[in-house]
Amino acid sequence: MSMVLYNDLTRTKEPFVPVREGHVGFYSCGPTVYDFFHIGNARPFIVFDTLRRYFEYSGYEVTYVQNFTDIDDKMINRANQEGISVSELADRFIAEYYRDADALGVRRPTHAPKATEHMAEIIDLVSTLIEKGHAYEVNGDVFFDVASFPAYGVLAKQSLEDLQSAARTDVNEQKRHPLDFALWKSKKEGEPSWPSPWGEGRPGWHIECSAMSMKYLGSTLDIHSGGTDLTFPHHENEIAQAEAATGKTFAKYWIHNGFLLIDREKMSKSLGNFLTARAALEKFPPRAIRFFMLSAHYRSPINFTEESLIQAQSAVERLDNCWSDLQHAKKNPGSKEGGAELVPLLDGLKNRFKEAMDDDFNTAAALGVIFEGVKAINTFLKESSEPDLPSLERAEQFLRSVDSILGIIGIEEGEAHGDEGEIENLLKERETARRERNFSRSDEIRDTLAARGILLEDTPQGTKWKRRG
RNA sequence: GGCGGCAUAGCCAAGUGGUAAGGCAGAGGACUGCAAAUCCUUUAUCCCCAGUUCGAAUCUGGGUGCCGCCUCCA
Repeated sequence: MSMVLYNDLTRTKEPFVPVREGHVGFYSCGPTVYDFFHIGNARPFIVFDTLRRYFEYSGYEVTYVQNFTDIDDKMINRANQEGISVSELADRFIAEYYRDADALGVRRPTHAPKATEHMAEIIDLVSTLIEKGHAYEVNGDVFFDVASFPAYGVLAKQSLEDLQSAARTDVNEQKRHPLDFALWKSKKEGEPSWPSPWGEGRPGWHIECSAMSMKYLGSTLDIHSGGTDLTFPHHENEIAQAEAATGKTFAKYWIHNGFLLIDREKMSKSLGNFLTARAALEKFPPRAIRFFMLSAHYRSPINFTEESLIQAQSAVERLDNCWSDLQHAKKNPGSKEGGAELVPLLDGLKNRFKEAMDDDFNTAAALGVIFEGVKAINTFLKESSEPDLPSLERAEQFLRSVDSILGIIGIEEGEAHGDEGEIENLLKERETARRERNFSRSDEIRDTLAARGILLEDTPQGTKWKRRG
């Protein structure tokens, strides 16, 4: 069973066959670091990181590259507003990016290149395009000559004529064709600039991704991903630049995530429904946000609402309960082989999990499989009065393994608050009270702990406690 | 105008020809001193119309509604 991915280039699902066996070269368009990233940006970060993890889980070595756009109009404008340099702005929001992305469980990429640190590669690529007759210079600006690249429109699935007729008025008289786009922009007063054969200036937006992705991944990438809105023109232009320069296929698979809406509307500052990931993290647990992002197929639009997130939070709690019940049972395992049915069942579910993930990364279906496993484990825990350690460990392994990809179960949490001893003492006191049927005292202790966010559950194997999410 | 997507229970969401996964919420029951957790039971004429087929949520045609890209944007 191998992976099948929906390729936007062909608009069909295709078997995934990497350029180099056992290896995946994966480039994902990263943030422009002029502000905190918003909850819509968080979707590709989470989703494509998860896809990367799944490739690794499946045995591939993955080189995962996600860039930082640290020079463009937005960067310059914001830096001017703040009265700081563009590089200071970039440093600040790269740090903020990592703070939020780390909190969301997004693993760091293999490489996180910045445009400003790759001027040599960018200038090389532009020079090559000029030499090959695919670009032209006008007064210090360099444009890509769209008409020189017959395949222009492969991703958009539209002809140059169709694209042109739809294009809104473009007033740039310097361009030969309205769809020609800037590879290099000549310096304007007060802007950061770099020397080049065409004078001082800075790169256009699209060129950095082509230059950096090929530097780290070679001239043919396996996968190039980004939000669906990047399909045109950004990715179309990347293909044109890269392929015109190298004559080779730039990326074998183009994948795009669907939009995230807020209350059924596109997020925008003017509508007032703009939500940063930072703000979302203050309101909802990170794993609930991850669960939400993975609960629908990555290509479908999803609607971020308070209710959806509360639902996701409850679902994650069910997962956590299963995990902590398992830990509790492990403290005092029995010897009966209660897992005679559980173990093969989990093996089957593991396979179904893989099948779902292999089928165009169907995380929603995969989650369904996990919950079937959760139910089976819960039933085992309930029905087997003496759950045996091997079965418990097998169940734990199942959860651990799927969670190494999805990152939604509270496996590593609940460590050291320093008050564990005190809690244990209170539990002992409560146990005594209960034995003496002094329920007012036992309930009092439970309430006191609850007020501190510590929840108690009385089980046949003793009282277990946990902290609230 | 061009390109494309979506419409499945109160809510979220899988499912591309053989009579509907999973989650959340609700109802009833079991367990419990009471809770909590857990388990059992329960809740869908798959947007409409027509067609193809022995058989369609799934294919075809036509509607209706919503959304995205074509302009910086994940």
